[in-house]
Amino acid sequence: MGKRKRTFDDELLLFRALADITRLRLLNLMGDGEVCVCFFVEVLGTNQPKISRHLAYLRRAGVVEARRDGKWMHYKVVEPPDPHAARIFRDVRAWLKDDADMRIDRERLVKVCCAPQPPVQLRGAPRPANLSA
Amino acid sequence: MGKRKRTFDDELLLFRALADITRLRLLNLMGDGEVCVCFFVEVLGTNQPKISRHLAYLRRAGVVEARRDGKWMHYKVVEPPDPHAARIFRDVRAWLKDDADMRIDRERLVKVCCAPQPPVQLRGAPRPANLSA
DNA sequence: CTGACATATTCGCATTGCCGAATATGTCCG
DNA sequence: CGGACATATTCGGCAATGCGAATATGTCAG
Repeated sequence: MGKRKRTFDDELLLFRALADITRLRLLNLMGDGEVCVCFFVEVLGTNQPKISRHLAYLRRAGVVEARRDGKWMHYKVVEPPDPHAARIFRDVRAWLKDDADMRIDRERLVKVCCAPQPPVQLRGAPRPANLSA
Repeated sequence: MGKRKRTFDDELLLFRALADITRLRLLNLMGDGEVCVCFFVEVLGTNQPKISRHLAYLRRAGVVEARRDGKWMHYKVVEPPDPHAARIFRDVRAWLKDDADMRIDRERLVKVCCAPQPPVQLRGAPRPANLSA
């Protein structure tokens, strides 16, 4: 028979995915629906490869999914298949929603994409799902 | 004003504490009450400094507490003060309880400490709390 | 096809984390 | 005190992780 702890390996992947502030901030911004990568870059105020690397990490951990839309990529949260993992994941997101710093990030997302004169690099970028209406 | 993300630093500490299989196994064995370090060493089948290091990590993360009893140290789980963290932590422990491999560890703990001829290094060691009756 | 743009991946480096081995601390007993 | 025992900490090596810079991939417009 195989090595022990086979089953829990996937689950460790979840906790490791949550053990980084950048990834938590990304999950937070996706809390209300799909968000385009370019907004992550703008809101977190960091370089694009860093965002992309962390999104790839979250994708490998199975907690987000990507959708292509022309040049743009939209990311959204997906629940892990395991019921225990799903529950924990939902609690984590509720926690993010209550956190003061995370709220600031979400407000910045709204400000950045609804501004009358958005930053040059965001002209024509597709709005986050929850703000498109 | 200070650096951002001050509040969430503590919380990252929790996820990092959960992002290691040895620490999850330790938390699992403490699921039913206080356990003496010597049983951890025996059940996980590893060296003592490794166990001690991971227990220190869990202590720093605020999810376990230690109590001295003569030569022995007993560890038990404690809930994090933050309600969100506490909830997640409880869910994680429920998850451990359902996991097949974790169950094997718990059974091994019972076997090791209730055996008619316990291993030499466990003669006279204080029983885990849930088995002392 | 070519250039412009959005995103992803690779690379080299610094930091961090886990490990076993050795050693230190703390407690009991004689 | 000194030796035995349980546990904790330190140390050096090594693998994993995060980073910025450079580069690759993918898509569209012309």
